[in-house]
Amino acid sequence: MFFLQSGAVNLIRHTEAGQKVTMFRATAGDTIAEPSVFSDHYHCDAISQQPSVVLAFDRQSVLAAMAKDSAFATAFVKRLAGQVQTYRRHLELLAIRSAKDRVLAGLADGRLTGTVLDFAAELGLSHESVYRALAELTRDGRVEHPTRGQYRLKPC
Amino acid sequence: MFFLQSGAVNLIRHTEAGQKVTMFRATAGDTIAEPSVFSDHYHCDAISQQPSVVLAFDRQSVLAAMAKDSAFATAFVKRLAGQVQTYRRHLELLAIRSAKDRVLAGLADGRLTGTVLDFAAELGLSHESVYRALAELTRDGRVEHPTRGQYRLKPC
DNA sequence: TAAGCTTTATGATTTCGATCATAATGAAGC
DNA sequence: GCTTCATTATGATCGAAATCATAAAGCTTA
Repeated sequence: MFFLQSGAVNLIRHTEAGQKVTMFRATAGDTIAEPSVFSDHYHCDAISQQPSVVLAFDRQSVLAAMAKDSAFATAFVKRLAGQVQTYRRHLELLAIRSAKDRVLAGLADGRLTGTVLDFAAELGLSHESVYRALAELTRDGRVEHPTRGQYRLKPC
Repeated sequence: MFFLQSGAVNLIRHTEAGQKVTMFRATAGDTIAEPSVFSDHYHCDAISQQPSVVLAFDRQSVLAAMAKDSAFATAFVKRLAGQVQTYRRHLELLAIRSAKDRVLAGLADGRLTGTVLDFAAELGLSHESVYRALAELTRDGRVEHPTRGQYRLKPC
């Protein structure tokens, strides 16, 4: 298991068709690959988005810390419970049929931080559709587009 | 937080458009609404699929048990870590563009246990598309369709 | 500064899934 | 048994998103 001390790391998987699926976007303070404490294989690739400092912990250490330190265990549970909520929200997002609505919801959730390409991958849409949706939303006046590549939800 | 002693309960949410999104399908032995130990609101509706026996635990009891009993805390972490993996797999599934491939992957993951309607909701597809995909897969000889409403992956 | 790459952006076309419609089957309740 | 309802199933049509194509902008890096 890993602790991201600084920087940003994305966990991604690739579908058989070759598109990438972002599973988790870790920022400073996040833990990475928690399930690996209990299972033997990694299923994701970790891609650092910025220069990052990562601390690695072997399985035994983590299990020992949980056994000894109940505050650590509780904090761990809290962390994972938060992740579960995040995943549920993500599933909810992907259930939105209309590309425009999905992009809007994604923006509202603050998911557009990196490139539009990454944003599109997270939303499960082609980047062309996302560009188009962003253009439409800008035309509708629901999104601000100050400069090329910059999109921001209007604080209506 | 709840413990499902017997039966089956689905956690669902509804999108603005009204479609339902299955967040979690709990079967006997699963816990439900773990994040509620740390947060104040439920976001999902729990729908029992069968007559079920559910034990309710208030937040304090769970927090106390985690603090006192490190084995309990560890088991809890393990449970949640498993859920995280399940959600990741689910996201991966939803990233599959082709309905046919998605249905096939869903079958392979053993997600068709209840009705095809529920299966479709889980896959984020219309049930008509799922019926069609199942019919095609049957025609292709990749799926067995012994009787109406029964579909099984061929053990090729 | 030139070459090569990625990201941003939009236009044209196609395809596939959603939607609408209809009907048969089966289960639950009266 | 009969009625009612949900599920299963398929056909027809439509529309939206994917795909294909192209190009400008920006950023690396040599």
